[in-house]
Amino acid sequence: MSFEMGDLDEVSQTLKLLGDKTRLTIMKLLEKQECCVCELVEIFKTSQPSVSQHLRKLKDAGLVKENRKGQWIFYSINPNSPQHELIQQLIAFVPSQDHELEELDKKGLRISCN
Amino acid sequence: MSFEMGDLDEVSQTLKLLGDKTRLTIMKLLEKQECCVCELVEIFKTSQPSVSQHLRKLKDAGLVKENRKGQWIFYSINPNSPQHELIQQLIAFVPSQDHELEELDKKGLRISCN
DNA sequence: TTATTATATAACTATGTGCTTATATAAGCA
DNA sequence: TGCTTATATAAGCACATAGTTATATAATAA
Repeated sequence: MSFEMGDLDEVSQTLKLLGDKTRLTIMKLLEKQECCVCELVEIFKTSQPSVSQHLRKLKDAGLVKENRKGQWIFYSINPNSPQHELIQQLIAFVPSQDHELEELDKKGLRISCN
Repeated sequence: MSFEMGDLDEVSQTLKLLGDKTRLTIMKLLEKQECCVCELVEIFKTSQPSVSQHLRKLKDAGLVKENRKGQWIFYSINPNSPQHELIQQLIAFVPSQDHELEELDKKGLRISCN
């Protein structure tokens, strides 16, 4: 077998987490590159606490990790999650969300720390 | 690409449906063979209405289909669902639930219509 | 026909979820 | 030191969800 067999509870918990359109889209966005909270707030046109709460659920489940850079906190996929392979396969079914990041670029709202 | 790209809403809706342990297990059981409601009631040790309501959600989403045989109604995976490929891939991560059906056999509770 | 078995549906309830507003924490800047 | 920006957390509310009990429908058997 090419992947670890998941535990039933862990698999259903992961599906429940990604059974939310916002969180599923976040994971798809992070597939390509890390994002900070304010970028996601802009993309989802929702409140900052709402985005933070979604990110916390993903982080509590170990699906993403955070990386502070100055005043910003960047989130990225955690490749060491036991659920990583499942997630990769799932988000392969989600259409690309790159246009959202391109929109941000056009508005000059991308955050870059080098 | 070896599969149809899903619509974002349809994918998240499917994940939400299978983000429930009972429904995820039902889909895993049906992967191997059709089951009738009373078998599932026995397996999940829950009420008959509870199982019926889970099955209705799966049927409303087009993930399963029903087939009446006399007084029993057998449910099976709907291979024509647009979500079929996604479902197949994700239930591959769920451990086999065959032991549940074997238990039923031992107790003489399997329903067979020939 | 009546009784029994299998399943579905409706109404209710308890719990969970996602959002909002308000506030706290933390980093950077004047 | 304030002031601003970015993020997190807490509390409250509206709505969704999964279970329960009671009842309806449908098939079968006596």
